[in-house]
Amino acid sequence: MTRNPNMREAILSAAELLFSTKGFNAVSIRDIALEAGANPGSITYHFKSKDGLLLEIYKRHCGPMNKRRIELLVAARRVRDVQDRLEAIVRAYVQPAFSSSSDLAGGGARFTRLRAVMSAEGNAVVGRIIAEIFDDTTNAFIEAIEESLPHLPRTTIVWRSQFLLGALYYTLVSPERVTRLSRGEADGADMAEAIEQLVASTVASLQASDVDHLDTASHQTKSTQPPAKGAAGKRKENSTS
Amino acid sequence: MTRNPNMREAILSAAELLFSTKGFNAVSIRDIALEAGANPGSITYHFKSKDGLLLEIYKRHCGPMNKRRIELLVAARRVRDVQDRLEAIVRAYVQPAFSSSSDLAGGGARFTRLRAVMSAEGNAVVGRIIAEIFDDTTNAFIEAIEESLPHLPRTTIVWRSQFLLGALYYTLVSPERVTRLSRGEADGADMAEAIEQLVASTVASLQASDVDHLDTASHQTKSTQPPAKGAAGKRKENSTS
DNA sequence: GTCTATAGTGGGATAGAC
DNA sequence: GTCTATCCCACTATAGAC
Repeated sequence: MTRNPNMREAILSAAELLFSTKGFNAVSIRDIALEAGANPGSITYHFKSKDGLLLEIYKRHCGPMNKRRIELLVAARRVRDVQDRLEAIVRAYVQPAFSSSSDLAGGGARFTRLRAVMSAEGNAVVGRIIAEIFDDTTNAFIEAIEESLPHLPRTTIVWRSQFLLGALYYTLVSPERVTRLSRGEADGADMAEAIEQLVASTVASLQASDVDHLDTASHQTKSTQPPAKGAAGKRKENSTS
Repeated sequence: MTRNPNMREAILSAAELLFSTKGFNAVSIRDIALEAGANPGSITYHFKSKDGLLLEIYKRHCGPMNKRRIELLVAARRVRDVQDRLEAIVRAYVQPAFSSSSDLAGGGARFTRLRAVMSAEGNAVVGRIIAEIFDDTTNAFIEAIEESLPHLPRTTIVWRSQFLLGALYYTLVSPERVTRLSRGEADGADMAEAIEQLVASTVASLQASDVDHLDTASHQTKSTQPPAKGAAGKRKENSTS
């Protein structure tokens, strides 16, 4: 068999592909070796263990992606008009997640899908990485949004950034759902369209006024009834049945 | 050892808990048996296989949850004011996902987290169920939103419903991220707060005007350049609230 | 209906040839 | 640096005792 001069890269690429579509535990080292055209033994040679392989994938992508995000964020903060600036900030967060600036095979979308899967599985190896590597970048974005929307409490911005990341993840995880529900009129795998839709949706979400917190203690009303028609403000409903 | 008279229930509950936090493949039948206080053999007796167990969990929850959603949706459609109606519709979709009306142990949140994990892992058993059981309910919601926002194309509603589901999933999968990024000011595990934030965010998103599609052909994935400062670009002026 | 024992398979990781 | 061969363990599922 032809020896691949850069088998290490082939293994990384194959692992990314398989992990991001099937999850970590569903994929065996043998599966990865088969996909990469390598032998199982060479994987443990290069990465010592299956966990080590996953770690290497993260190290490979996190740097370039967040670097690109910060570059775009710096440019976005210089936009004068508030609405345009907000949109540029959100786009700076979203765009590198879909298509990495680095020339690594597969771009950013595959890695972002991998992140989505790992976070869903509660992967222990990844758990430590997240807080260390991503939070700095995320905080920079939250601060930029705070500057543009000074009336909005930080907690609300955090909630909406959570929804943004969840939407981003799910769009990459289940694009076929968009295609199916739209009866073929939209293509869930069209990433350019996904970015535009997601940016527009998020900017609108961020610009909404804060939710009311009329009272923090009284959970009297039964949660099963629809909100009153005149509803001036919204109250928390008891959801713990 | 004390024989549990309803071991079947204990197994289902234990499996739900473990699958929803660690994923399907990371959890062994032995793990479930240990958690439930049962023996591995009794699991295959009751559910025939690991897949059969997962299937049974879905059968157990899907019916009640979607029934509750439709009940709330019917009530929501009767709300007069458009803004209030939209909010009631979104709440009818979200609320049962967080707290099932049925008295099954653990409520709806655990099952919804399970759904999030399974969709991320691309689980084959679940894949078939989704389209059959959930799409009917989802279509009912999309139609209700279409009625309230007749100017918005169905495709855009589908995209925004995709973002809603993703946000919903991720909030249940990674609540600690909200707590961490808000520096303890918000509690990501506070489901009542999560519902309010999610509903407010989604209603604002839905009310935003549609994204512009100035040209349908030039959606290149390559556009890694930052948006122009003046933003003559690809967006309609949209006004929220 | 639940448990014990076990069959049969496939996993991760290792040692040493090339 | 890559491949072959192999060890040992954990897993799913089964058969039959109680």
